[in-house]
Amino acid sequence: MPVSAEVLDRRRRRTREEILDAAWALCREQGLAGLSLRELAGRVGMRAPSLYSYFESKDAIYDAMFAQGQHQLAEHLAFLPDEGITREDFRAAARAFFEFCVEEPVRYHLLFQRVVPGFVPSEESYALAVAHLERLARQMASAGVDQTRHLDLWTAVLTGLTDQQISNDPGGDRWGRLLDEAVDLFCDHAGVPPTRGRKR
Amino acid sequence: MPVSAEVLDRRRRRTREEILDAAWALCREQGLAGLSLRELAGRVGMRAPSLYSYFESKDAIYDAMFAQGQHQLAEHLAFLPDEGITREDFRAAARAFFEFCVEEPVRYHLLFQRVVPGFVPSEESYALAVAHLERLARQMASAGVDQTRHLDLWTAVLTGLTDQQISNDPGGDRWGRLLDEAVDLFCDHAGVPPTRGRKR
DNA sequence: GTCTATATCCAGATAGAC
DNA sequence: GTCTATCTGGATATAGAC
Repeated sequence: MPVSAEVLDRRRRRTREEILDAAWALCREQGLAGLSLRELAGRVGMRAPSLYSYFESKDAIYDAMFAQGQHQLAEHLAFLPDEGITREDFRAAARAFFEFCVEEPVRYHLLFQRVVPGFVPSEESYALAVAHLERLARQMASAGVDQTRHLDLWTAVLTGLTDQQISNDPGGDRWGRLLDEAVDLFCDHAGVPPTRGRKR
Repeated sequence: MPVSAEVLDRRRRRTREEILDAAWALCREQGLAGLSLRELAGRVGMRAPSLYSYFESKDAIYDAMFAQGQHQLAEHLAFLPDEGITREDFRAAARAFFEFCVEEPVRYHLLFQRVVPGFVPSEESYALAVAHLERLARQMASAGVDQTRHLDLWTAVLTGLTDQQISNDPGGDRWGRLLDEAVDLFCDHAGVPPTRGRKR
């Protein structure tokens, strides 16, 4: 009976998600490296070995979290147009990325820093990150910014502001308030024209 | 006899340094979190408990390494003048910092990222980091760059380039070659005049 | 100071009954 | 799928003999 099989799959998927939610919560409290299978199992009313029915290893859990985070990032940036990017779009993109990271520092560490001891994302998960970078390159090219140099400068400035904010002023706005200034600086340099009729 | 006491102190200090050297080597191979006291002791011809004659805990070892790194950074940047900083000095400072970090990524992670599980530098060690930032602020002020905004932008851009280099192109030059460009951009923005008669 | 022996605690992962 | 029981291996740290 295919129907019952589907129901089982759904249950299974829901349990997986429940486990991942608990994993995020645990990491939020104890840091990324503080994820313990025993503790995680306890949070979802299981014993540790039962987790292996849903994930084949601890790294597989990290990998699923990594993939989740990448999908969330894609959603968070989905509102941006694929072509015809303006300076306003650059500002919005910067702020969206920044807020996405600051909102959940643990996710930032998992996605963009190498902070988990031996964890390396699977090829499948890593491809999501690559896709995001490729989209960014296409968007920038559509605004006339087509040099690797400029793309690299962009990522460096953005992650620099983000990292300083998270590391040295968590919960504050010391680097966040520099975003527009930095974006304008970059746009002037890269030749993205100011938005017409907009004062700032 | 004070002389023999001094000799003993010297031996002790030398052994401490030997242990720290081995700790750096170990971290270089296995990552910062991969520092194991058993393994460390083995490298210096001891058993693990003997280390406790030299350091009162594992965190004390991290702390000593942290302090070493901060002193090395100070030395590495000592050549910069304290006042009358020019644009050339900004370039040199950026390159010196960048090279210092790239040269030993593990040191970078210990000093500037929060990557060791529960480690927090002691007040004494942390004061070294604060002193470095204060010196930077004074140097910048002497060049007319006296706003926190600009100082923060500087640290963000520098750490951003550095972090991207270490994380995404280790051993390469993809972000390193953007240093001068970024420094000029910053200097133009912050009002540091171009060096007279120097073309670029 | 250095050692052996040990305490204490934790981890991820597997075997096999139910 | 879930459990108990266990394997295997690691960790930091301490006690106490020498």
